[in-house]
Amino acid sequence: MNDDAETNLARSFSDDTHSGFELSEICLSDEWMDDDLVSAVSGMNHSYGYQTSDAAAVFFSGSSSSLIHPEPPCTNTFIAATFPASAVNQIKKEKKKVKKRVAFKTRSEIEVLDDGFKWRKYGKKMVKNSPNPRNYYKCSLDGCPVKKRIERDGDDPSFVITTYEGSHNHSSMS
DNA sequence: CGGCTTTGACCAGCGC
DNA sequence: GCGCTGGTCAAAGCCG
Repeated sequence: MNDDAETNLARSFSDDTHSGFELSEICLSDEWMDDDLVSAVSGMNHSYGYQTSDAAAVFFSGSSSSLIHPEPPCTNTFIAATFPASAVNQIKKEKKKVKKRVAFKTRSEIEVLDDGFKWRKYGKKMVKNSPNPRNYYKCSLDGCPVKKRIERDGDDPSFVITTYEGSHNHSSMS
């Protein structure tokens, strides 16, 4: 990512035109990276956008409206320093099972953010170590395999954690 | 009436 | 093998 991109990102985050939520973190692993998912997330955050190059991940600070980690942070060292070991183990297991997955965290009042696609809720589950339920959604277009999970951050309920899985076999619905 | 949400039941994977 | 947990199914009810 070059300086211009960083400047644009910072400027974008300073832009009050985006409504209702702030992007806090995006984590795109190399193995999970998928163009369709990237475009889905881009569409969701169309008011400010972001860039990925060969970077495994890009982390933003929505609250400070600045790019806090300009370098690809998804190294083993970064992950070990950022997440508890149990979470890392879980991530490793998940990576073995599902490769095309994107997780990100937004500060938002609403849980289901408009990303240009239409979703049908198919499940809700209380999960361990979280006071908040996890909601399960499928893309409502027939034959589209994309799913997403949405849950509020247990530590800070003002954040919503959204996980996309799979890739759309169609374009945006809006 | 069709599409959606809700919610309890069921299933599969994993650790012990 | 058993119990726990996360993910999915499907019936019932709600709503526009």
